Amino acid sequence: MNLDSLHWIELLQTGDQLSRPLDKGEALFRQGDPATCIYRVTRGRIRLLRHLKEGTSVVVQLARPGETFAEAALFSDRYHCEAIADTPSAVTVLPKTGLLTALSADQGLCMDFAQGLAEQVRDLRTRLELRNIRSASERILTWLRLQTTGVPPTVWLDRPWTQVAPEIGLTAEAVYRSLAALEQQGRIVRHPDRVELCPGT
Amino acid sequence: MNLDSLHWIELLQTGDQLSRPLDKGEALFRQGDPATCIYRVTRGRIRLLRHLKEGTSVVVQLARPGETFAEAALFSDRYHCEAIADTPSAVTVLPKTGLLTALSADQGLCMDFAQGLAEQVRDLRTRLELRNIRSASERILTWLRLQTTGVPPTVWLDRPWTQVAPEIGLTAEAVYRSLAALEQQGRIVRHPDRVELCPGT
DNA sequence: CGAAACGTTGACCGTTTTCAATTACAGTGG
DNA sequence: CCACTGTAATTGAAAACGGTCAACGTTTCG
Repeated sequence: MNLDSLHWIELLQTGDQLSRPLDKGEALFRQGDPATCIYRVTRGRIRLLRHLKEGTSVVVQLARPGETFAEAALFSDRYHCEAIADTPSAVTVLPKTGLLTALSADQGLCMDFAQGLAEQVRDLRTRLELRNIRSASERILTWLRLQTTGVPPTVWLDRPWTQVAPEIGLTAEAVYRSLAALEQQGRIVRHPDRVELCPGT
Repeated sequence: MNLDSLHWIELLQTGDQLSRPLDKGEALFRQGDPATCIYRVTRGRIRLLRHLKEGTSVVVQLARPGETFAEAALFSDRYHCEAIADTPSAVTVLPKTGLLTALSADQGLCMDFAQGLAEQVRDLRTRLELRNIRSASERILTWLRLQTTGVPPTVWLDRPWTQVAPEIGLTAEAVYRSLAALEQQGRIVRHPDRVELCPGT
């Protein structure tokens, strides 16, 4: 969904960039910490969690290599969510102060930054749409359609279904059952590492 | 949620701004139309719908006075959703071309624009969080908390519950039942035009 | 090799959806 | 001024669906 071959971050002088490795489970920042930096994933996967007052927490973003996160921190004093390394990871650290001056100085960079945000808006709206689909099977099918590449339409799985399930608002069990049903109906074909969508679904 | 007293749009010279009135139900643009403008609501309410392939459609945004929409059109050839006037409305029309040159010329404006997008990202993430709350009552309660203003915490209703219900991913019936239950439990107090939250919920 | 996570399936339960019926209310036109 | 119409609000009953709990085989990784 984020195929920016020329990302705005890459236009910044390398001097401002710091790489930070993260162990699996390590926290990059916690909800409420002073917002000092924004980030880009270079390796692994960063899980952004937002904690609600009731003690529940929500996956707010799953940042994968090439994706940026915590952009909103630029305009905020505190982080509004928590960042945890999902797997051994590494992130590029962009200090707020330097970034703000760089964006002010270069309007082209600022436009690229805005475009990245606009794309995130679209992505989030898509995820929101997905949640409006009540049926577990249809929701998964729609999710698969969105993830599809190539012909035959194929979804390559780079993480277990147990990780996907909460992202699309279902339990792992519901996902397994729906996948089994979809396959039995001949609407999908499952392989260990991928799913193929059958035509006419 | 969008209390920008000094909105970036207002910083544009008035010459670029056109006002367009819309009857109830009138379409501003359709999904797939060439993306030529972005908009700001000045009166009424604009409903942004996204149509899925299956024939279902989803409310993607409910733009109210002061809010902008279709910002992503700036970087896209086509509109990705449909804009329908929910009530008799009026919008400020911002032609893409003029806006792009204005943003390129004024980096401060561009930063404000980016900030607006970052706020939208946060808003969308909040809506996404809400959907992760399974219980209808808790979901509504959390939604109410997010809408709350003043003391005692009060939510002013400017539209019927039948409109709110799909926005938060519930049927109208479920909303009515939950509201009745919440009131019976003494967690909220309902009035014709508003809801008050009781302390300690 | 062993532990932890993943994948899978069954049974049961609770909640929401769905369908249906009724009341209330605002706007419309005769 | 009042039927008439459409929408909102409300409640009931039943059905459907996903969640939860549980058990177990499999895979992965240290």
